[in-house]
Amino acid sequence: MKRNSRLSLALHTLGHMATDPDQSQTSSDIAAHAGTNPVVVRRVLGRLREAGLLTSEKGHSGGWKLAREPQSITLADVYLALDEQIIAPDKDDGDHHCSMEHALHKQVSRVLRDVERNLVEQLATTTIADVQIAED
Amino acid sequence: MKRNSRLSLALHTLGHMATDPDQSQTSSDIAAHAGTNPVVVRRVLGRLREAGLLTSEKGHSGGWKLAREPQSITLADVYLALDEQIIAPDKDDGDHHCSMEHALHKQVSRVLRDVERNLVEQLATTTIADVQIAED
DNA sequence: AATCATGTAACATTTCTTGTTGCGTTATTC
DNA sequence: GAATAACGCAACAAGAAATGTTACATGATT
Repeated sequence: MKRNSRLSLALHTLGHMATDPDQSQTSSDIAAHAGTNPVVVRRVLGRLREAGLLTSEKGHSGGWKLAREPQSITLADVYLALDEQIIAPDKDDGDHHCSMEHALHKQVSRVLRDVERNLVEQLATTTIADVQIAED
Repeated sequence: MKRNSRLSLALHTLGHMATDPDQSQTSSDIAAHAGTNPVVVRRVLGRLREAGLLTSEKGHSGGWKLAREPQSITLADVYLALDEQIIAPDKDDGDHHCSMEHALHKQVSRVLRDVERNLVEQLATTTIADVQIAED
């Protein structure tokens, strides 16, 4: 796999589950579908569980299931659960030579934060259920 | 420096230039301000030049300048010039076990492309001139 | 008790970004 | 026209981050 695969893996898995919400899937099954490793799957889905999007059961006939209705899980939920922070970092190290540099830095940071916030707002308008089935 | 620094470096540099569009700056100056290496600066700014946002002059008293008015350079121009593609990759390797997998993949790709497109549209609403001076 | 699944830690591998050095080219300055 | 100062570019080094892998503990079901 390659870059930015967490979001992709999460969306594929959730989309798959949305088509059959009562069936639980093991991390091995999911990994096989996604062409990756069960441990990697558990790492990513673990975050979604912490965010209350999935549940997991141990033991025989255990596995992963949606914790809520597909329609109530937005892409923003997923994005935030994965703590992606794609745009915004740009932290200030405070080591500025001129005061204008500092002011500029604040301005750039503000703009990037705005962009990030807008991105999340847009992500919130689409749910897992919308990803579910393609009729393209 | 850290991750995702290209966009940050580009915005800082362009914002700086926007305050004094006629003054040209060397990659060494810029690198010193940004706390990085002149070659790194040239790599990043080279892309902006290819996109027609900057010009560069060799030789004595050469350096970098804006190629256009600050008001005409949007964040989308910068983002696209850097070829960031933050959201969208998710290329299809065609190795799907079931046909539903393929359909799902297309759907996920479509959604991510939409998100990316919206991001660019939003970036287009802000210009370098808007980043120029902070009065916060 | 045996089996099957998650949870987690530790480590290896791979990939990506950034940093660095070196040298060629071009333009200016003296 | 020689020295200087800038970019252009390639090659390589270093570092960080993501992903892959192995191993084992824990818990639940059969």
